[in-house]
Amino acid sequence: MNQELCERRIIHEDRLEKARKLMGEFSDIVAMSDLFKAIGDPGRLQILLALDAQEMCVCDLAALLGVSESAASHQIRILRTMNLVKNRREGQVLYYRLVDDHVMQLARVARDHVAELEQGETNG
Amino acid sequence: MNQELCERRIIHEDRLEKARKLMGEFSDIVAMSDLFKAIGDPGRLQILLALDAQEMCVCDLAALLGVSESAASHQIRILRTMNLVKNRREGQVLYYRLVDDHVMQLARVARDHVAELEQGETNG
DNA sequence: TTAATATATGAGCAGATATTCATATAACGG
DNA sequence: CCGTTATATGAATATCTGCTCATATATTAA
Repeated sequence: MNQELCERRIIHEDRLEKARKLMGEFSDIVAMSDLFKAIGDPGRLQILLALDAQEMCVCDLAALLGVSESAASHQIRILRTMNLVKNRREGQVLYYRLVDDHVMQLARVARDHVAELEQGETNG
Repeated sequence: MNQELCERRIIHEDRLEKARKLMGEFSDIVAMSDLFKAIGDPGRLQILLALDAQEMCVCDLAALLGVSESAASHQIRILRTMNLVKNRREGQVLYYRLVDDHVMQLARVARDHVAELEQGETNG
């Protein structure tokens, strides 16, 4: 409790201003971080990657992840809530697919980042 | 539509195979989801966006987020561990900056995704 | 050396999250 | 109608995360 907000220590007021201005270009930061949080789970990411270029049902995805169908369904619900996947019913089966290509774009950038780090580690 | 041998229900064995093959292109899924998880927090994302095109110190970032410097430092440590930011010491002050452009690439895709969703909501 | 500044870090706790279990819903077959 | 299949969902629980607080480290100044 040393410092209140009003007597906060600020070294570079100009950089704070610039940061706030930069922030303006990304108005909904919470929505963006929610998107990343949704992808920030190995199981959910695996589901999304599996749905690249094909539809899959819940039981297939559960088998792929090696978890219960209930657990898979809970995870898929989060992806659905975040508008990352949508489904299509065919009889008793719900087929899930990606809403758009954004997830795969994100995945490719993440893959490159990880690959460069591993590259750097083996070299350095 | 083939039922599978060992207890588990699998409707589309061919799609599972295809998914496993797709997965091969993204070998380190855990590392990728860890990256997304690191960005999947409003505070950490805000820090990263603030560091686009400028260096900032911990106390500035704490002021920007409106949190304690300890809290900011903890968050920055996660970003450092994930190789998203690095620092440069100048006297007593540590200046943080982005390691590369990947984070901003991710942010731009996420911004587009969020914007398209909001667009769809106002239209539909 | 002592004091002050800037930041890092460990412990402990409150809140968030993921899984399991049980139950609910929706479609189909008899 | 009833039973089965495929999936959804709420509650309970175990785990994880982020914060605060206290303390440690590193640099500079006196």
